[in-house]
Formats: sequence, structure tokens, C-alpha cells
Amino acid sequence: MFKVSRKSEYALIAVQHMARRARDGVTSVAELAQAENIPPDILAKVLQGLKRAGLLTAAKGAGGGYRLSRPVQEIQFLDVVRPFEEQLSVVTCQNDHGGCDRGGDCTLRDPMKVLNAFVLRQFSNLTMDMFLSPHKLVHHARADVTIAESALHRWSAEADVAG
Amino acid sequence: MFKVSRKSEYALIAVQHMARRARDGVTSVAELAQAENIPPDILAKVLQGLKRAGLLTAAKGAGGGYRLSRPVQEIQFLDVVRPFEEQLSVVTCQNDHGGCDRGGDCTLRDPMKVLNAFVLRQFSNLTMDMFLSPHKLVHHARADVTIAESALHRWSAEADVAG
DNA sequence: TGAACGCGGACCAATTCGGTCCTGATTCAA
DNA sequence: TTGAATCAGGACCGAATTGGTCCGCGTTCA
Repeated sequence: MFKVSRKSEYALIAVQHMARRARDGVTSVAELAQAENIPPDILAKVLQGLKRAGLLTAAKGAGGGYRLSRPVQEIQFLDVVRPFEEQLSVVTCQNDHGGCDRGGDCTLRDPMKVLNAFVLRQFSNLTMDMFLSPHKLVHHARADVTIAESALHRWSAEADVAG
Repeated sequence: MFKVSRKSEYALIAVQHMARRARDGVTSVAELAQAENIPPDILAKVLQGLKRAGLLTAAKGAGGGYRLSRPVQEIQFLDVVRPFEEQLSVVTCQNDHGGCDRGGDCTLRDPMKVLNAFVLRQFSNLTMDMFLSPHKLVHHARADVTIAESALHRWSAEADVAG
């Protein structure tokens, strides 16, 4: 239930790569595809998606390629993944339109709303520079614990409203 | 990327229902299917899956049905969902067999291992009684923060080993 | 002017998923 | 003892998704 799509994996690898091994900050699709052993055609689409999401800037023509549009520290994990994941919610009860396939009396909706908020919160502060070193990732997770603590007060209030 | 399968949703609803509205603690497939508006055939398979997982006990014959094999407080969210989710890891890098489709030098594996452990940890203490009341769920999330704090020390050690 | 490059639509094969259908095998109750 | 109720589970199906390929276009630089 947590698995990201293949495209998301490629996107994560791409951002990682560009943050680390970029020559002059610019990498072409072909170059990246060969270096990371990813099918070029699909990688092209992935990078296009990242560009549309504002994470990359593109330069056409000879010598062109992609470049990170901002430092990795300012790119969130969810930013990279979102363009390739149709929805980030835990249940269909809680889709992007806020709607629910099932009847209006689905007993799963309210608890799932809380759960979903909790999960997203855990990920929202995860930035891509942490993927360059496990140490940073672990350190973040620890910091996130305190962030979650304060965030929980809001959810608690919401839940009280929901009954 | 977080969405559970339809079967998992049905399973969650079923457990919820049986914990709450069960007559004599026993509920038949037909009964539950009608009450919760779920296709009977598929619900049957879901309940079979839950039984195989040891969460339910079945009684055949007239007047039979399913019953929770232990109190909801002792049933974890992941227990309910796992029979219907092929793998609980975030990336294919980190599948059930510990293997990776890609080459041995996938730069995603190590950070994802940490991330995956973190996510699973967040869910592992989530029990089904919390789904009966948002208050409990929120309360748990708060408690979980402190649990995560201690758990992080272990992951930190692991990450140090991983480099 | 042409090669290098991004852009993106059309298409495809394989898998997954939600769901149905059908045939047992048990067990209880009349 | 018979039959209805109930679980058990295999076979199958259509639709959607996914991962991937192919191809043609537009742009830009050398």
C-alpha cells in the first residue's frame, strides 16, 4: 500500500543524480538514462513531468538538458513523487475531490481522514537532500517527531468537531 | 502512493462492523454485505482472507458466520490490511524478498530502507479500536510520537552502519 | 543547415483489480 | 435424514492501470 510507481522511483533517482553528479548543473535525458540505467523514453516523460511541476528547468537544443530549478534542500519528497501518483490519500473514501464512491454513511471516512492527515504530515517535511545521506534522513525523522507533536493539536480539534 | 486496495477497505469496514454491531459476536457474509453495502461474493473472499490471517474464526452451517478471534484492541491496522496488499514497502528496491529489480548500485535503496522503517513504525502501533472513535486515533498519534522518538535511536544506529 | 535536444501524442503488452459465477464441503435444525 | 444455511475456493471476465516503445514535431545551438 505504500509503494510508489516506477516513474516516481525514476524521478527520485533523477533528482538525486542531478543534485550530485550534474556537470555544470545540466544533465540531458540520454546522459542520465545511461548513467542510471533507465529506459530513455520513459525517463524523458518523467523529467517532463518534473519540469511541469516546476522542479526542473529545461534547455532545448544542442548542449541543452535539465537542471534543478532550486536547491535540493528546498525540494520535498512529495513534490518529486506527486506528479506520478494519482492520489495521495489512503482510501478511495478520501479522494482528491473529497468525495466517496460509497454511500454517505461510510464508517471509514472520519477515522481515515485523521489517519491520512497524519501520514501526509510525516512526509511533508521530508526534503530531497536527506536522500543523499541516511544520517540526515534519520536526523529529520527525529526532528519530525517534535513537529508532529504540535501538529497533533490541530488534528485533535478537527476530530472533536467530527465527533 | 498510500491508497489501500478495495479489499483492504472492505476488510477494515468488516472488522469495524463486527466489533460494533455483531449479534452474539457472530456475523454472516450475507448479513454484513447487506448492512454495509458491499458485493457479497467479494466480501466472502475478504473474510476468508482475514480468517486465514487468524483475525476471524468461522462457523459453518445454519446460524454460522464469522467472529473476531480477539478483541479489537489487539488487532492492528496492518494485520487487517496485509492479506490484501502484496507488499508494504515504499519502493520495488525494497521488496519482500529484500531484492531489487535494478542493479546492485541503486542509490535509492539505503535511504528508502530508513524511510520504509519509519513509515511502518508509524503504522505498527495503530490498533483497530482507534477506528471506532477519532478521539482514540488522535490520542494514539500523540502517543506514537514518543514511541517514535525511542525507536529512532535504533534506526539511527542502522543508518550509521549503512554508511 | 543539420545535429542535439526537449516535447508530447499514439500505441501496446502485461499485469492488476474489482467483481461475478459456479461447484463443493460442512453443519445445524426441522 | 433431509435440506437450507453457510463457509471455501477455483475459474473466469472486463476494465483500468502500468511500464514501456515508437514516432514526428519544434527549438536551439554549433
